[in-house]
Amino acid sequence: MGGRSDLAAVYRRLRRRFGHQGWWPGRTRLEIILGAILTQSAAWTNVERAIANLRRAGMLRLGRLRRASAFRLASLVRPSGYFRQKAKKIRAFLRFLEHEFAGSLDRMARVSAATLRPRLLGVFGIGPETADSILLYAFGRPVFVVDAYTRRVLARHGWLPADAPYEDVRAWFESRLPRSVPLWNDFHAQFVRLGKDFCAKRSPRCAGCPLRKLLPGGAPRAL
DNA sequence: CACCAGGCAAGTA
DNA sequence: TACTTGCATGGT
Repeated sequence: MGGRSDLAAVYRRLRRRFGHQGWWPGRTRLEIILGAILTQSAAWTNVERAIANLRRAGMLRLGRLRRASAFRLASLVRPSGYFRQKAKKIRAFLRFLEHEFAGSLDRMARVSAATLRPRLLGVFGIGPETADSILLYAFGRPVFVVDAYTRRVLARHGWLPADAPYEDVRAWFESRLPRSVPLWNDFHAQFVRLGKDFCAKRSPRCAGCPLRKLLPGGAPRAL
């Protein structure tokens, strides 16, 4: 079970149903990185409010962002929740960028994913999903992003246990798919779309799920 | 009212 | 190492 072609079929099914998702929903690398931090355990609509605040304040530029106080930053990102923590996380990333890459995202972009990933994980507030979102969506590196929706969909269909370690799930995808950045980009986005539309925690609308009878586990099971 | 949303760090034993 | 708890807003 779970040969290389199975996952490709899953992607084709989602892609046909939902269309290309056009991720990341943000333009510049900085905006993507900030979004990756702000979306931690938060509804994306709230992240949009926080980013709109930052944009209105001219804070989507590194020069302005660096000068902002922790209090100012926290007040702007407030709608995304955990706002004091997230302000601290953004500042930690900015310090990292300053000290390791002379404050230049272009310079950071030149480093290989293999060396950049562990360094990102060393930054306060950046865990595996945030690091991988930055690598894939801000820097176009071949890294498969695993999030809560991904795990829930897989668990509901009996493909992987819900508590499988992050790295195991990531390796599971990466070893079963062709190494393609555009594919991994849109595949993750499709999982989020599927999760929002059909795999909610409270009321999973499994009836219309595009993956029903496609995954080896058959019909979705309860968690 | 309770529960949830594109996690992560810090505390405890 | 393996659990548990704190962080916090806005929508359902």
